[in-house]
Amino acid sequence: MTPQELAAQLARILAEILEARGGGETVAVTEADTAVERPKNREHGDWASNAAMKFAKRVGANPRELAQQIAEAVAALEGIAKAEVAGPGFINITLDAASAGETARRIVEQGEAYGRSELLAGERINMEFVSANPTGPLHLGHTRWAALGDSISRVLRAAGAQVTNEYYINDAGAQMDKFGRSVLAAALGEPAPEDAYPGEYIQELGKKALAAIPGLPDLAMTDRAAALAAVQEAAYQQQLAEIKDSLDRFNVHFDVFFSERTLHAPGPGGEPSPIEAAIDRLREQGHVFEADDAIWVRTTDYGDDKDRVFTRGNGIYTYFAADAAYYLSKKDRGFGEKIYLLGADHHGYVGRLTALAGAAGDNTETDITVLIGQLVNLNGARLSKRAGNIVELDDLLEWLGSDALRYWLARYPADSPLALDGEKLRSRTNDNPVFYVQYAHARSCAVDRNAVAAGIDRSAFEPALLTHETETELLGKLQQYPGIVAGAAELREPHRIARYLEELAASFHRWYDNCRVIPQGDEPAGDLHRTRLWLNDASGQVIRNGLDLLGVSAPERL
RNA sequence: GCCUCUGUAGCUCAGGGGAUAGAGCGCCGGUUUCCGGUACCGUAGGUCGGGGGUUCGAAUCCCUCCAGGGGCACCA
Repeated sequence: MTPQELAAQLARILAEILEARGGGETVAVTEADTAVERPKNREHGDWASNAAMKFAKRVGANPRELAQQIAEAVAALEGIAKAEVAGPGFINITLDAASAGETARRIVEQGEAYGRSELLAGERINMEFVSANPTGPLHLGHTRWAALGDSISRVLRAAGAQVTNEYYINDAGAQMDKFGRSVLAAALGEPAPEDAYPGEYIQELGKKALAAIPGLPDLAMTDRAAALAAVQEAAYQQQLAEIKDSLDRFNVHFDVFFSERTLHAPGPGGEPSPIEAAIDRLREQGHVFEADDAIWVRTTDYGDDKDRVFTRGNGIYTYFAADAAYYLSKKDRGFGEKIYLLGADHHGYVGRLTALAGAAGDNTETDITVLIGQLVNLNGARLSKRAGNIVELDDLLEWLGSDALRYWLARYPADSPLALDGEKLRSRTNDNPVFYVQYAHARSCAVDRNAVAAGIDRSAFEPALLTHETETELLGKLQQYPGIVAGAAELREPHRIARYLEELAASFHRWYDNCRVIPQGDEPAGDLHRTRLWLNDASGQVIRNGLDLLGVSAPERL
């Protein structure tokens, strides 16, 4: 029996009791109200509920007395060994071994599906993250969002949502022009312009542009503007391709790369550009006004701290105007919730983006979510462009590997600042959690291999035999997994998966140390060994499922 | 100045109002001739930044103060 099933039973029982006490008046009780917890103390049973304390006041009852009534009904359920009242009104529930052990078979049978749910079924979610300018390689500053965003997306999908991963390419505007001039100068061997992008990669892009565009030096002499345009475009495509390659190596996959340029471009028949159309739509809604020779949007109507401009004095659209058109594009493409994953250096955007959703006629509570993540540093050094000590994602992948990097970046809440220690990520002992978890998986695979050789198979399953303390503990952990995934999806916190996997791996190692699957010495193989093989395989399966949600591999050997 | 995040063991950090606040590392001490010891077990280590409040119950929610990170563009 899983904790969710237990919670559902509890909710039913509690509702009946409250109805009887209230003279037939129904009281709504949800599974969330009766969610059970794994007590820290083993003497408090397998699962504990505080539902009696929560509801006692509401119905004017004595908590312990109400708990007692619930406990008696729970104890009568099939699969329950005992249910006791403790402390101020906790209900401590112990499953019988067979009921608890049944989980092992269920996990093996469900395989990859174990942990998936329909919690968010029917929801269409747009998940935008990374969105780094295509003017240079991805670096550590982007990696946290890449790892986190992709994992959130995987977790949401596991909860049944339909998610589109989207990367917004800032391929319009001054930064691109600067990028083009930088690469052109590099291609022609000219000194770098005053404000040029620094970095060796500019030289590389210059060489590639020179090779790709025949007669570039001549063209630059006769028509500088044409040469610049050609180089800029070639370098942009090259850089974007390299970014995609890096993300691919990082096991991060986008469904849509959305070009900002398309928002500025008029339609084929001269129709207004998406930006113009967006401004018109917002104007029709009464959110747009003109002042000081500029077009404004009244975001203060939706809680922003100041109104924002759509056009600069020179008539050019601001970045925010493109944001507005982009938001409307997402809305028009049928997405309900739009999630933005931004770095803490962009937290000032939360107010205006949220207001934009409101102005677009969306619900600012449910249709937009802006997740703000704190910044990362590695070995004590902040890795920012400004400081000049960029560490490129490709270098990090080569040094640390995708698995270690993804795992470490995903194992902390987004709002917690993160300090990575490069040596720790490389270590192959249990001070490196990714290794510890992967080792548990590899170990379960080793047991499988040995079981085959020893003639142990899954032809018998007697869950009532799984009575060792470490087996009860391991089964409890395995039962928690679906709830962990659901919670991670609801809260958009994939680090819960990582923390859970570390606990699961610890339970697995402890069990392995105490309970043998392969008989020792002359001991004959029995149903206990065969049943334990199910438990071993179930553990490996859950670790595999969990690591997949983090985009981390589960090798069979290390 | 305003907004925002953070403050928990020596270090890096978990902890969705519940029972005696946890993990890893580090320190000290142990363990199975045999399924991978890359593991497991144990000891020590805490004014949960300070102070108020809400609650039967607060590391958790609210207020305030202190300290640190980030942000406050007709830039992108």
